[in-house]
Amino acid sequence: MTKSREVKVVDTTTEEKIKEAARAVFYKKGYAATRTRDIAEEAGINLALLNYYFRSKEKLFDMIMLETVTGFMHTMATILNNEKSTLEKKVELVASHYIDFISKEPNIPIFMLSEIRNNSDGLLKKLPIRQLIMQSLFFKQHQEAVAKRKITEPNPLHFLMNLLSLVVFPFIAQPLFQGISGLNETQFNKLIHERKKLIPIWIKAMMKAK
Amino acid sequence: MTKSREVKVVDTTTEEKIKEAARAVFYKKGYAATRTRDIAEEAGINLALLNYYFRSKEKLFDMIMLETVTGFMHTMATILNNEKSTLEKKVELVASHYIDFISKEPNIPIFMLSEIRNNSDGLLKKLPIRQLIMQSLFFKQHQEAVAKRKITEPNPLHFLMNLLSLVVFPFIAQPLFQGISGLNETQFNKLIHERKKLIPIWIKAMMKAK
DNA sequence: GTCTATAGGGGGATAGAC
DNA sequence: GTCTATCCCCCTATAGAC
Repeated sequence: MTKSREVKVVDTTTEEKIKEAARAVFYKKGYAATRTRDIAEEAGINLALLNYYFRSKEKLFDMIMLETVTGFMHTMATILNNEKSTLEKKVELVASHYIDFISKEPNIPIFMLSEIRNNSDGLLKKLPIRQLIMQSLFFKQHQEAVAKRKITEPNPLHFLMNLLSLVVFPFIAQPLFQGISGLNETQFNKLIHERKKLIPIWIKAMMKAK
Repeated sequence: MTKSREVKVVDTTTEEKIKEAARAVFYKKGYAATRTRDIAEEAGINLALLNYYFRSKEKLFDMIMLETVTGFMHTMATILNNEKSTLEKKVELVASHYIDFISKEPNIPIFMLSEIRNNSDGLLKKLPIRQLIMQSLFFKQHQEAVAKRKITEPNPLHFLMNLLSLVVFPFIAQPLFQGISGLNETQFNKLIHERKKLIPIWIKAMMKAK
């Protein structure tokens, strides 16, 4: 490995610094409440450089939004289409992966979902989300399980909604649940990590209910 | 009933008109993206009147935010403390009530949860949320059910999180799920209303799982 | 109470030196 | 590529007439 490659890992370019700063600020505050000055400060650069590299706040935002949603859906599709895992294993993988992922970036879900709401015509319809998910192996395995009477709920969308609800919502409503319970952040995090094991058990029971 | 009371029901005062307009716009766009001009236009009044009645955008927002959160928690506490209903019935009531409620105001959940996130020190700690919920009959009934081995999950917070996740999250992620499924709004609404019956069944099964 | 007109400030974007 | 200085629009809030 050359020196220059080593350096490249540590020292990021100015463009990358701005993008990472923008990501952090946008995730936390959302588009409207973010000022380009906040991003510049976070990146440790001057405001003018932001426009030099990205032309406008909106273009910078669109780029980050696209990367975020694409990344999220790509990972999802990869898990749901894994040829080597059963339906149950996929549930486990989704719970485990996303709980770890969102723990590191707790603002991503509410960021994505708020911004998609202002924007839904623009972004979502450009991505091949529907095919990726609806024709996934996950859905086929669900249909098989229904045919074999191993699952009672015939609608795969309920299945997926339930899984994502149980995984994602506790993060979104974290301040509320901490307020209700009086748990501090560490304790609440522990509770959420318990769910990596619990959610697969719950999902299994739910889907056999009648 | 006098004429004046009849009129009062139909013709709202200017103050109320502004507040309702503000509620609609804030729910839809959030605090930062809302302009006082939008509110004035929505209310059909002049911009200056907003400040005449409410002093500032922030004060108007705080009032609406407080009413919204208070209303939400008050209803929740009322259901969870109902002396005449069993634990199972309370699950049914929560699902049924909130699915109807959020169907009429679909932006409330993401509005509340986003704005609470920017604000958590301010608002939540002023309300007696913790006592209302943690000491509710709902939680006592849960503990009894655990003691009688009718429920395997001993943590009532998981119980409540799961219930609210299944009820609320599909609304929050509605654009995403419509994008995935290709359902139109009417079809998606039908799907959500199915959940009034399904969620109690699912919750029952989940909580007996092991 | 309700309006028009405007003050005042903040924020996105650019010009131009280095 | 990076900075300082500045433009200019838009938004909140208020002054003052009616």
